Amino acid sequence: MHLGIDPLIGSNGAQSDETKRPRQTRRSLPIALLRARETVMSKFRPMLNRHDINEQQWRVIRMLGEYGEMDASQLAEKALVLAPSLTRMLKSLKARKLIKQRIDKGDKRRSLLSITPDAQAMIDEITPESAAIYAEIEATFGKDDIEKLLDLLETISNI
Amino acid sequence: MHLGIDPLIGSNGAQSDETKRPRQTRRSLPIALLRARETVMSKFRPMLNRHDINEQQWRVIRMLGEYGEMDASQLAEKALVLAPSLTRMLKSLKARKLIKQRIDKGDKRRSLLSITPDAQAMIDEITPESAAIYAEIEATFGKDDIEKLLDLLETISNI
DNA sequence: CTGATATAGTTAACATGTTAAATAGTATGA
DNA sequence: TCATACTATTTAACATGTTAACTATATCAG
Repeated sequence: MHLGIDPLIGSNGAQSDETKRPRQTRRSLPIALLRARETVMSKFRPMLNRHDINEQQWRVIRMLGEYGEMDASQLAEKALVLAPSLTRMLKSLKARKLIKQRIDKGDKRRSLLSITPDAQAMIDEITPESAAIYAEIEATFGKDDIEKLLDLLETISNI
Repeated sequence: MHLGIDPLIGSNGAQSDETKRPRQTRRSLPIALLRARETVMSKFRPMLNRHDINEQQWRVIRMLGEYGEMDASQLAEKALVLAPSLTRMLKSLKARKLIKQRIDKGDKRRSLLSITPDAQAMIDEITPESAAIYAEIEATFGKDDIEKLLDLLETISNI
């Protein structure tokens, strides 16, 4: 892979000062999380693409499907997209008649968002395909390890 | 949080068919990975921003620092950025004199990339700050759980 | 009531993510 | 050796990520 001789690789001896060298990327939590996410998403992405939807749009629609109508701030937080991204996404999702938007009577700053029947139909189509992919991952990785992993991820997300 | 009554939430009863409803987002692996990543990165991002660098640039520089000179494809794979993103990033990183690029003599399609002394100096500055943040996370989350998490993430990344 | 302050959402500007296509160099086999 | 296929990188086009600034509405102290 690489030809340069790197003293960090393969050296298991004690380090003079752990804080002076970058943590090896193999044991870096942010990188490990990103890599795992990439591996997992690569299983789902082609399926979502066939439904003309991307990962972020799917999260937005799912959250509205699961929790029902909510305002933009709540939706952004739940779907893990930033508010400016959500603003842009809503334009195309409304144009595609997947999401409805209405102003909150009591607080005119807020807009309340919900899915359309079309989006519900899309959820109904995607759900079994997604479940099949998930089952495949569980079969390879082991259901117990997935549960353990989910528990650890949930814990660290609440730090 | 949400006012709508959702039959999925709080219902622990058996489901008629697991594949017909979307997996609850709380137990969705892609979402859990993303959420955990966001939580962890929110600890590091402000520090990186103070050094006028973003997450992706830091990954690129770190990888070159850890593994030494390599070509663009290898770098993109290791740093988890797509090739087109790397192409764009190289423009600014070269302009900032953080990265050097030279053509591979034996294969003129390839470009070989390496860090400059300036980038090494930046690594030396960031490393202890990053280690401090990491130590804080370990103190909160527990070193053992982090190791367990890293092991599981590494396993699932090799599926 | 009113001016200061806070909040929800949008816009702007620039960066990366994603896919497809283009470019240029390399390998291969008749 | 030459047409062909393959590989590395770049470009293009559109989407989201990120931070800061802006607009409109709401809240609250005096």
